[in-house]
Amino acid sequence: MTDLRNDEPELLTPHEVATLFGVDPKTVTRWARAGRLTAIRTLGGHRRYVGSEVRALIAPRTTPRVTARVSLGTE
Amino acid sequence: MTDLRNDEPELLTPHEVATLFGVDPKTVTRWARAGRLTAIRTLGGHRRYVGSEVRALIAPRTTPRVTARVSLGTE
DNA sequence: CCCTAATCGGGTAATTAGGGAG
DNA sequence: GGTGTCCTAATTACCCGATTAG
Repeated sequence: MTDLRNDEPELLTPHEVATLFGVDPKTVTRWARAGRLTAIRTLGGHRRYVGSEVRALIAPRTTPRVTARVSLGTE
Repeated sequence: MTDLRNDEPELLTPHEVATLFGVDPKTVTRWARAGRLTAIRTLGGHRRYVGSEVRALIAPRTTPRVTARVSLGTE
């Protein structure tokens, strides 16, 4: 990681993406077919997905479990 | 693959969570809508719930006294 | 070269989301 | 106020055999 010029994106296998989303690898393939995911094809026809793209789509919807009430709010 | 870093949360389907709680999947959906459960959305709109979160809420561990009434109703 | 696991395809059942009424 | 059931449309999961990845 000491390489500042790393143009190579982190590529994930369908199985990896499926695990991240909690779905079946086939479903990930369906998303790629629908154009919802950027897919890179290997010479054999298998798909590889960009890690940054996938992680951004997972939507960090972490519940705002009331950490600290921001004051000065009209509550 | 000595993968010691297993950050991937175990994601459960609505049916799984409903079975664990003994309620209907619809009710689980309502909980997610109310923000009482952390939900990850698939690209198709389906929800996946974090296993650790769910298991923590079920709390098979006899909590010290006070069955903990998880209030947090401080809205 | 052979091997195991994963991913291609397509097709069909099961599940889920959403709203509405009891 | 919260929950279970009914409906339709959309999405997802599992089945097969063949090919690719490593």
